[in-house]
Amino acid sequence: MARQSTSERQHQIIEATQSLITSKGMEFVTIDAIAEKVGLTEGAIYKHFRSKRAILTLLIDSIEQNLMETLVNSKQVGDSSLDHLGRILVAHLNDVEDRRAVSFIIISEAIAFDGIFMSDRVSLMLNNYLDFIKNVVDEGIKDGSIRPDVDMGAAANTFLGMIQIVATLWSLDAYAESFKGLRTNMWNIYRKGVSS
Amino acid sequence: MARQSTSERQHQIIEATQSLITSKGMEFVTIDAIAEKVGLTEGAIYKHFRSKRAILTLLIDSIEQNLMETLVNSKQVGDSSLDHLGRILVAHLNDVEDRRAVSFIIISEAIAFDGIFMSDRVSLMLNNYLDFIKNVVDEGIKDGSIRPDVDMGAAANTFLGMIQIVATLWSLDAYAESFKGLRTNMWNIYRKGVSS
DNA sequence: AAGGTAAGCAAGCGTTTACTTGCTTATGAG
DNA sequence: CTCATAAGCAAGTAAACGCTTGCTTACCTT
Repeated sequence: MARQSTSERQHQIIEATQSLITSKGMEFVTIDAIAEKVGLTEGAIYKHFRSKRAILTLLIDSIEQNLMETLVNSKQVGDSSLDHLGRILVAHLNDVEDRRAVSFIIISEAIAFDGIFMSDRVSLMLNNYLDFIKNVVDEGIKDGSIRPDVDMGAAANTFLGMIQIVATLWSLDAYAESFKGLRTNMWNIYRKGVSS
Repeated sequence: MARQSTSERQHQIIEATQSLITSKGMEFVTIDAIAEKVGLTEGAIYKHFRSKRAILTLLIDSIEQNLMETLVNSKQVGDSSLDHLGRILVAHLNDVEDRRAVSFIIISEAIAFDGIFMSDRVSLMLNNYLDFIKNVVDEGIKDGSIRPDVDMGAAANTFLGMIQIVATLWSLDAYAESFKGLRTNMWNIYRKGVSS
């Protein structure tokens, strides 16, 4: 109804897109569905984005930005690097559980597999994430909280793997509840696996 | 060209489908593409399957069967349960590396997230897998190779997570090589995490 | 108040996709 | 050999989807 500026509409559009992916799945993400969710017609979407691909690209940018903020903000004073890893895990699994975001990793995969050929972009984002974790692990080795023989790449992969599998199973409704215990228990295994 | 029986054609069709998923991605899996790969026309496919869904259902059945065979066959005499886990991990990561199958988990996700249905079936398969691993962990606790305070569910999840993340990154071409070291190093972390 | 800019709509275009239909022809059992 | 069965093809259908076009109308600047 009311006219709104492109920057506002862009924001609404990527929010609607994210919501559609997490609630219905990638196959329901059509321009028409997005438009309906925002309260516009199909054609109007193209006043604000050149293409569907452009929408997904901006969505990934937005997800990556939130992700990196989560990573940086989760560090608390007095934390060892190992503690930091634990907080990151909790933060991500909370996101999954809150269903607020169904996790960056599900959306990433959905987009990567969808066919609009965004896999390079998604791959870049995951590697940025892994680099960050590798860095934390490296610092953990230096501050003595992580064993020096732990391989940084392997530690980062295993860490992301824990998040991914929980997000995947969650999104498949494989879980109903029994989630809090799992979070603690997975962290116990990982901590034992890398701590000195 | 030559006429063939439905049971043979069904086999060819699911092989072609699997090949298309792993080589091109789910968006290229159309009845037409499958037909071309088998050497038939679109209409002929429907002499052997009622619907596309029926093809994907049989494909998942076939994947699950292979998967469970891998799980059972990887156990060797004299292995502790922890050793068994290590062999399963190697077997799966070899599958990924060989590019022969791009791993069951990638295909599962592709199918589950692609479209109209199937997530229940994929969810069932992953839960069967997790139950198997839980069982091995349970035996490991009994035979003393795994710490008794390890949570079976968490151990199984973490295990599958390692496979999933490697398969995902591989399928996104995030890796070029540096694979063998990763396998060993991830296993070292996991083993340390759960062994007594 | 005037006028240009850009947000919005309704309709449609071209393509793709899963699936159907009507017919032909190869094959194997009796 | 006969003939019913079923494998196969060519063509078509209806729906969905990304995107475009032609026009209208709301808003901001001056």
